[in-house]
Amino acid sequence: MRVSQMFMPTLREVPAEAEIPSHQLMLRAGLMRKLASGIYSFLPLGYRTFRKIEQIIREEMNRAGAQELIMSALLPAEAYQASGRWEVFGPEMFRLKDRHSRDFCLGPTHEEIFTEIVRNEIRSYRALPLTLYQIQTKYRDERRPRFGVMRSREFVMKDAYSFDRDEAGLDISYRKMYEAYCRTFDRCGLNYMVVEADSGAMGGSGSQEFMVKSSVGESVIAHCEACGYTANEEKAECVPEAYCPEGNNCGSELPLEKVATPDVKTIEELVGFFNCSSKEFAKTLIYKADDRVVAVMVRGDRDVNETKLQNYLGCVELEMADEETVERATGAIVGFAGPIGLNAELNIELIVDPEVTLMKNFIVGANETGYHYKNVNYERDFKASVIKDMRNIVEGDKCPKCGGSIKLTRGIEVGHIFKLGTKYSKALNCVYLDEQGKEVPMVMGCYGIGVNRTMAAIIEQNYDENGIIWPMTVAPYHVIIVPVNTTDSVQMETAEKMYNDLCSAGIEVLIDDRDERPGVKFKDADLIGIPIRITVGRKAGEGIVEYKLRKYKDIKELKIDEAVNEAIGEVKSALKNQP
RNA sequence: CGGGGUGUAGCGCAGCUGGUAGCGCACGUGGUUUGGGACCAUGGGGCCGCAGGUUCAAGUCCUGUCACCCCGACCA
Repeated sequence: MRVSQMFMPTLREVPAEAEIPSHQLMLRAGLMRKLASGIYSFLPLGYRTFRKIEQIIREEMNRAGAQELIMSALLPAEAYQASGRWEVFGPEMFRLKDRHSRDFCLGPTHEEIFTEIVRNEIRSYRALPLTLYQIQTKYRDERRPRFGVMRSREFVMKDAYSFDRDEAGLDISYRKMYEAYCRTFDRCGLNYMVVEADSGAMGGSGSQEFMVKSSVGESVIAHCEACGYTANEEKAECVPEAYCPEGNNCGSELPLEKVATPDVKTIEELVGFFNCSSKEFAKTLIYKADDRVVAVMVRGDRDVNETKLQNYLGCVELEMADEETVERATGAIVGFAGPIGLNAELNIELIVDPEVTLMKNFIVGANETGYHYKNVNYERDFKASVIKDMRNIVEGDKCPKCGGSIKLTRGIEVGHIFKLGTKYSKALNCVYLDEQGKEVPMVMGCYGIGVNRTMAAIIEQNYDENGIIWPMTVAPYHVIIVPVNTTDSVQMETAEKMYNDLCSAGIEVLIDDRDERPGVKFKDADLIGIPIRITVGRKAGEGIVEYKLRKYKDIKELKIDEAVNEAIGEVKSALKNQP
């Protein structure tokens, strides 16, 4: 491809709207342009990389025995109404009506549609196991699209669904997908980790996320270097920490005491008022879970993990209770909630983090405006409906597996695999007949990879101050030939010859034949991140050109044929993982 | 959805107490250049987000509205 002919609108300056490196570079390198918030057009250079990522995914899916198909993005409401997700998705789903006022949506994910087609077409155990996938555009009306393509409203996802006879079969299908994912992300040149994840509203028995380590990642990952335990923040189990401040008699329980604490509502204010650490309080938070009111207690310095809470409660909606509900539940204004004397009529479930039961003589709200209790002790003064881990893990916590020290890092979630079990097959009656002729629900798994996000993640891990540094496997072109002076016929002839030689060797080559100053060409070549650059300059007359890899600084002078062979060798060895 | 911010040329921005819009880059033309985003000359490009209002006069003041960005909440 001739750069002079190419639609490649690079930008010298950083667009004001872009915050993170991948977003800035995707705009600057002319890979994409924004159409609306969270909606982007991919331009030729960007689309080439996009398709290469898709192709890697496709090859690895096929290698794992999955079969590709494609479904519509425009879907009738009934498919989601049967599973209940027409409601569950809420405003996140783009909805529309056809001319007959029938409800449709733009598919946010396709469990129902795959389940339905398998239900309709598969009857016998002989047809199982079966894994199907598609690489298709998804639509989600995100509350807050963010960071360019990292969280967008239209995006391409590879979604795969496995159907097995039983759990053992699912384990095998799941394992195959796990391995395919590792191969896929390895081939994309990503440094990633696999974390234990919450299966959340998807239901099912297990789930893992593929996380690309990055400071701009939206997910927090807890990791133990000692034993390798890795889980995301939502899932990470917390080990209760006993805390005994000096001067607090942790051995014996002191008599319960009510203390007037006018206008002291927040933990910070309490710390000031009682002149002690936030670890000596237990906070009681009132939540609305669907139609129920529940109370959750964690130590004063901890945060409630709402994912854990929601999983325990099994509710669809979970939110902090509004002021009115808090007043009804506690009999006090917000800020004085506690475990003792909650409104009995509301039958409030009291969920207590195990850490609270280790505390002695601590402080809680008195459920009376302007008062707190001190010297509170679990069991003696109140009892939990249930004692269950309900807090967020923090840096330095004990590892739940080995007791080592937990570190927190950030990651970009590029892939997620789930063991769904029979949640959808039961709801949608997706059954097969076993050897005995008995109807059995299929055991399902689902497996997603965000293609756009993977592309952004690759950039986040592969750039420098001059631009993108594409791994060979996903680079839009392998080689860029830069004739320094287009008016020099020797340089141009040399460049053209190398261009032809490389093209006929099957290498994807750009030739920067623009009548631009060399600085401009070098800057653009660096910005768009082509892995190999061959510069044809002064020494072209002596048959010498310069050979440089984007990821390294050093430049080699080579004879023309040597440079061509070197480039071919470099490309072939980098792509040798192809099936 | 709450908080904050920004909308002026393709991109980045300036425009004060109101007087009919400017800079850099990019773009067209001519020339000189050619090893890390050249230089000279010249030219084109604007519904100042949109709608009301105040005023003799609004990019500027007031009201509303929309869009976009950031933080938070939320997220199969």
